[in-house]
Amino acid sequence: MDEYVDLLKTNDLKITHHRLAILKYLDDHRTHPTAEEIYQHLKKTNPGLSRTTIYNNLETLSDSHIIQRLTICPTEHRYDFNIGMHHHFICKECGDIIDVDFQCPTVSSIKKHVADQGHRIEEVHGYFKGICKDCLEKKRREQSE
Amino acid sequence: MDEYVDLLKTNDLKITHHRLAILKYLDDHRTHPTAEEIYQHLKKTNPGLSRTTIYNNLETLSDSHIIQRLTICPTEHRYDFNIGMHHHFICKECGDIIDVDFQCPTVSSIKKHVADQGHRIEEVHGYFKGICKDCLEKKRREQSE
DNA sequence: TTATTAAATTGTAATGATTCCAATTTAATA
DNA sequence: TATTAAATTGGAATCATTACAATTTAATAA
Repeated sequence: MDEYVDLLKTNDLKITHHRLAILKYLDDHRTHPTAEEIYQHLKKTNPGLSRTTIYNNLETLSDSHIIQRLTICPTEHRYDFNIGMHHHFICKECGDIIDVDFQCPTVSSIKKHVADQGHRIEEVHGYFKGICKDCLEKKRREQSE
Repeated sequence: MDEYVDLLKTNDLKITHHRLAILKYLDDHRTHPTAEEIYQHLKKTNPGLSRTTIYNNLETLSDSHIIQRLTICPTEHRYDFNIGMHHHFICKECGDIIDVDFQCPTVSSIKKHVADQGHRIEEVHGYFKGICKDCLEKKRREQSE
């Protein structure tokens, strides 16, 4: 838990119960949850919790680059405790977002290309859209019935 | 204009005035417009046009892969006439989306890696977030005042 | 420990993109 | 020209997110 305290301190953010709880939840659930999922979970042990607090803090934590906001989902934002550069796969069927554990060696040269145009890069995102393994298998089972 | 007719015919979609107008607008405006921008423009020459028609057709055209929907913007969808694989740069300041003309040679091997996990890939997206050249210059000018 | 203050939290209301739906119109076909 | 499935329409509904003003609290200094 001290790890989260340090993260907040380093970024000059006040240590609040909610922030620690949000960080712990995201650290424990690497499924790229939505604000609503986080809210529903934390509300159980903290009935007075406001949805706005979740939104405020997810923004604050994202702005401080303690977590990262994924905007690859068409309907809602998703949040990731892992701020290291990594790609994602998003399933059009079930909406799951899966980490792609494959470093792209070309990124640095593309970044250089973009920077050479005069733009300042702050984030790099790569993702694939399609149908995940589980949903494909479910479909196959349904068809062979 | 026949080009657009062919696109629709090939995909077994009815040839309607609105669809042709949407395709022409997207072809002429490679700025990745929003549904609202397209609606506002086409309404000028077609007052009876409904916003829902724009939404319906953008979905239909995206589903048929005649155009592509970009979901990289946190607040709204953007649409691209260019369905060829290409990356984007999105400015956090002005919201502009700029094409990145740089083919990533690594894509095929990452795709293979993801496919080997059992997932089916249908779309590939890469984008950078940051501050564009124009906004950087504007900021510099403001600071030196 | 206590007082101070800027920041965090709260709940409600507002926003705004998108979708839903039922009625009407139209493009494609026979 | 008649038929019909698909497209269009407009208004209502949805739902994630934001705005806001009042209240509470974490951090700091006395």
